[in-house]
Amino acid sequence: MRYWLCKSEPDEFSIDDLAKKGSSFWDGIRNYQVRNMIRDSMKIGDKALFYHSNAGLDTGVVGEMEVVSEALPDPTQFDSKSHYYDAKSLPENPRWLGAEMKFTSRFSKVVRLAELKGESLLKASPLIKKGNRLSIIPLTAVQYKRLVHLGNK
DNA sequence: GCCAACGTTGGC
DNA sequence: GCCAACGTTGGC
Repeated sequence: MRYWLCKSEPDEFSIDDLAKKGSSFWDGIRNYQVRNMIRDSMKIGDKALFYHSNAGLDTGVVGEMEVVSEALPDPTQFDSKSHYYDAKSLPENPRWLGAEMKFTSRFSKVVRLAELKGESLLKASPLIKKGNRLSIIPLTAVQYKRLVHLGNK
């Protein structure tokens, strides 16, 4: 089983939105590196952390979810009204993928970015690297468990 | 709202 | 295949 961290701006889609819906298709991935990771490595049953980006002081990890589908074509790429529309992507050869994610739990507290930066386990992770472009970041089991621990302390 | 960092695009 | 211009991400 693999472990992931998925970023979303809470103004767009927050962990409360996910909790309300129960599960949701994780769309809007428009980075080839991320697409390749979810296509090649993400599997049903994998665990993922929900990260609120661009959230001021509350930027950080807020809860857990689970991957409940294979990587599937992201419908927003074919929707001309969508912010994520991609005119160059054809239905017979979809360029962008996403996956269905199921709510697991909300942390009792936000594990803030400032705290993440102080974690020696994350020293090498792109998560805390300036200028990193990945909206989905692979984590080790040890990193994942540490963050869950911090969030429920 | 600003801006640094970086990926993508397209002209050549 | 290079690289400048542009757009986006995301922290602050």
